[in-house]
Amino acid sequence: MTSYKHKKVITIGIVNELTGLSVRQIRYYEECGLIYPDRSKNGTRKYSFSDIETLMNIAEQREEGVQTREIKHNMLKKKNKQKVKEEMLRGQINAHFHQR
Amino acid sequence: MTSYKHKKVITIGIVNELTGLSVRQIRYYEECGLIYPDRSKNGTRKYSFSDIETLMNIAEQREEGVQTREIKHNMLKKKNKQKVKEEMLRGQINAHFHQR
DNA sequence: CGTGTAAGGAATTCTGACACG
DNA sequence: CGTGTAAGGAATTCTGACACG
Repeated sequence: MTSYKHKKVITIGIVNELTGLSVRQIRYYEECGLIYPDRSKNGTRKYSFSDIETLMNIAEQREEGVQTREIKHNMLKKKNKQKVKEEMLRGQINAHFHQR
Repeated sequence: MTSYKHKKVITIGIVNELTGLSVRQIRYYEECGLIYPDRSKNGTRKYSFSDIETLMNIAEQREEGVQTREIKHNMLKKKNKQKVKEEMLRGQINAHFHQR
């Protein structure tokens, strides 16, 4: 779960190779709050596979002309939907254990 | 399967942080044929999470005084066992489909 | 707003080699 | 055999800024 997919171990050069996005773009999307890489001791950015997927998602939307501001909005909305889903599931489970 | 765990995307500096092995040691174990990192266009080594697990395994054995030569032997033996297992399984499946 | 680029500096990585043992 | 280290060079990464639009 918290394993490979979310471990921040990939440098920005590799992310560039993997996503095709320029280093400049990758840094800019961070500035916009779309991704949050970790940092090495020396300050080098480190990304996860999950970050890479997010970036490819961003790239698609950018190609359609969606602004970073909008993309961020979409991402938050998606996250909230996920949260609601989880709460409903929790409710279901609760109901199950308390049924009689 | 061929996804995150085996994708070669991690630079040697990060591998050093993750395993505690010195850069020199990591390169040396490659020289001995214990690991096979990819290379970027510029020649930089790239490792996978799988490689990192292998390296931690190597580190343990080295602490016990096992020589790299031996470690390689152990790794090949293990690989063969795995192969035999897979062949047996294939045999079982065959038998199943051809039973009457 | 989103991205390119030149600038200057710091840290990384690479290879082949010598050292010790 | 296994690992440290100094050597010299090439490529990466970082930040803040100017440019265009």
